Amino acid sequence: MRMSEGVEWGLHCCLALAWIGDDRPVPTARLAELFDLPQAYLNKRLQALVRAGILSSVAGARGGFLLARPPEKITFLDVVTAVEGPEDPFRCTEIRQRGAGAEAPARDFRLPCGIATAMRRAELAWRRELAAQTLAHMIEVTPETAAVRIRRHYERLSR
Amino acid sequence: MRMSEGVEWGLHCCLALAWIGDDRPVPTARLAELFDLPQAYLNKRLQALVRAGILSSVAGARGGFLLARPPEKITFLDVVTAVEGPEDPFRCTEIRQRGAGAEAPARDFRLPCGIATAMRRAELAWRRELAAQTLAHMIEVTPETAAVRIRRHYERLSR
DNA sequence: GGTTCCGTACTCGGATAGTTGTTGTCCGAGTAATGAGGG
DNA sequence: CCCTCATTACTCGGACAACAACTATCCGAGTACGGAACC
Repeated sequence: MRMSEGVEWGLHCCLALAWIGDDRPVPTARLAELFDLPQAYLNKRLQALVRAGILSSVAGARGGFLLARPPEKITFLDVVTAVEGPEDPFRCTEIRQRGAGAEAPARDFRLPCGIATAMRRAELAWRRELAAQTLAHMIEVTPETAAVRIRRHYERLSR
Repeated sequence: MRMSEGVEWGLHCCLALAWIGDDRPVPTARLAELFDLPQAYLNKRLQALVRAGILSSVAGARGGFLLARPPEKITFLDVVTAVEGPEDPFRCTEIRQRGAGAEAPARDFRLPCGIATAMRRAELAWRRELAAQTLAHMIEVTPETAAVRIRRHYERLSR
């Protein structure tokens, strides 16, 4: 199980957008330079955040991306779900109903599979923690030097 | 992010081994028949559980697999880690140190990346839930009919 | 001088290849049962 | 009758392909700016 690196990119880009705090949209090229990422692929990833309503995009010259909501309203869970998709990591394929269980009466499977339930409970705890982390909270706990550095670099690139 | 289906297979097979409760090893062919799984590939997956010390294998004729520990000592986390590997789903590549952060002094990165820390916290909650679920607990909450069915089917196959 | 229009540069968005990881299959090494042969 | 030993069938374990997902790249649609031409 490996999480797509688009999650890391998305979170850092959202945080950078919050730090920059500009009304004007920030194009992909600037964001890519901030973290030395491949521009075209980053753009593709950010599209997922736009579809999820986390970012808003502006097309054309002077276009780019903006946070669609204030940082307090953007959670890690939002970003992870947007990039990775809404599906559960563990997918129950009901193998209990195959083989030995193939000819069992249907009422034996009324209750959901206990293994799937346990996995789901764990994933719920994971999601709960992710939902508790907002971008605003991240801004609080991060040293100001990082924010200043991003802003400096961004202004230098915008000149 | 998608969890390997080997996790589901491993958990169901461990549970079946616990239900069967035989001193003699159970070969892959029997386990594969219990859930209608591809035998060769299941064997490959069970090897991971052996390497992790969850199962013990017996080679040769009348060989097969056995639980290496009592069901109370086998957690979901053990199985997941054995199959999926010990790496964290989220992998921090320290992109904060690239691009804008490339020329920053090293002391700015003394503290671990806040984003990585938050992701790790969520994964810790996930692991905590997985570690709390033992095979023995799964036996308790599962209807007896399932256990009986597995045993019946296994004895019929062993004839 | 002000206004309109056109050309240009720029940016997002989706369609198109390359690479890594997961799934699936096969054959060899090793082991226990089995049956024959000899004592 | 009992013991020894070679044969046989069986099972795990790792090496070898097929497939899917992720990563990376390119080009087209659309937009705002800038400048020239005209009133």
